[in-house]
Amino acid sequence: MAARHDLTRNQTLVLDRLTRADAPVSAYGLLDQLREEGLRAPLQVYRALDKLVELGLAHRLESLNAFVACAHAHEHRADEGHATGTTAFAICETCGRVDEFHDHAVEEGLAAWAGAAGFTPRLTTIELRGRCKECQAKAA
Amino acid sequence: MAARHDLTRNQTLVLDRLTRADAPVSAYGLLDQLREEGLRAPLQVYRALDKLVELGLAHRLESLNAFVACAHAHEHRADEGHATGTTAFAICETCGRVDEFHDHAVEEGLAAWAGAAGFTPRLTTIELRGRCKECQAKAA
DNA sequence: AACGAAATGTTATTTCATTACTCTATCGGA
DNA sequence: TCCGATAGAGTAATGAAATAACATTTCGTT
Repeated sequence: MAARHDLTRNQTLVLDRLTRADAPVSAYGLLDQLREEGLRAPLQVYRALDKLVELGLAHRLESLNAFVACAHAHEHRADEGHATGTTAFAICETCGRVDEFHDHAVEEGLAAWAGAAGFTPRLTTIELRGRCKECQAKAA
Repeated sequence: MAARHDLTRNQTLVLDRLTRADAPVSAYGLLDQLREEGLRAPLQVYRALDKLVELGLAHRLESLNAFVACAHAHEHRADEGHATGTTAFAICETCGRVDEFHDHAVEEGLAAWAGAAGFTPRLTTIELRGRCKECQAKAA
């Protein structure tokens, strides 16, 4: 199973940029940053992103059409299965920062609803957009 | 406060199409359907959609970049404030149908997390993509 | 060396969304 | 009645996000 050390060049470049960023970055934003490294086409970035998301090293934020590095990437290892459960995101619309979290009650609630409805989830998106604690304080 | 009967022509056209559709429709999909009614530009559709979403008569599905009519639109009245709480969506990737639901446990869970983190949500997106009961049965 | 799988690179195209500008109708004051 | 604010409408152009199609390269395995 692929671990961080056997990412390809493009995948590494993309992940590095995501990791350094302190806010979500769009595929085209990444491309712009990586032109100096020789990348030219959107597809090069999208392919790397697909792989990173598949490996659980990055997440796609559907409500922004942008990507972030997984906050728990350090937990990933070659010898373990990855990312437990559903990940939720709190996105600050003021400073851009994203907080990644898991909430048992939320997961249970959704699982219970799905069970009752006979719905089999494949992929779950939970995104809160609003204002983080710090920005809230500053705005007051 | 605006109620259904004072929607404008464009808003009515768009809402009608959304209501008749049995799956989410993109803005451009709506535009194609409405060319015969005289609409020509994306903006005409996007403006109508913005208003309908603002009124709670339609929802945007972030993970599909598409729109659906609100399943509870009949509950909307001129004299009442609208749509309580957070709406979640279960989207069948096989047949396209969307099931709109509210779950108290999920809302509570998110509210509790937000409270603890000091995060103030403005807009919450919850979308499950997977397979509905019927499609599950057929596929078996 | 030969093979196959995965990743790459490039061009073109499609799909989704917004900016900028103009025009018109309506409605509530002054 | 006139004024001006607001909201909706129409058009053109552009920007941003994502994919299709096709040719080539890299690299571990047999």
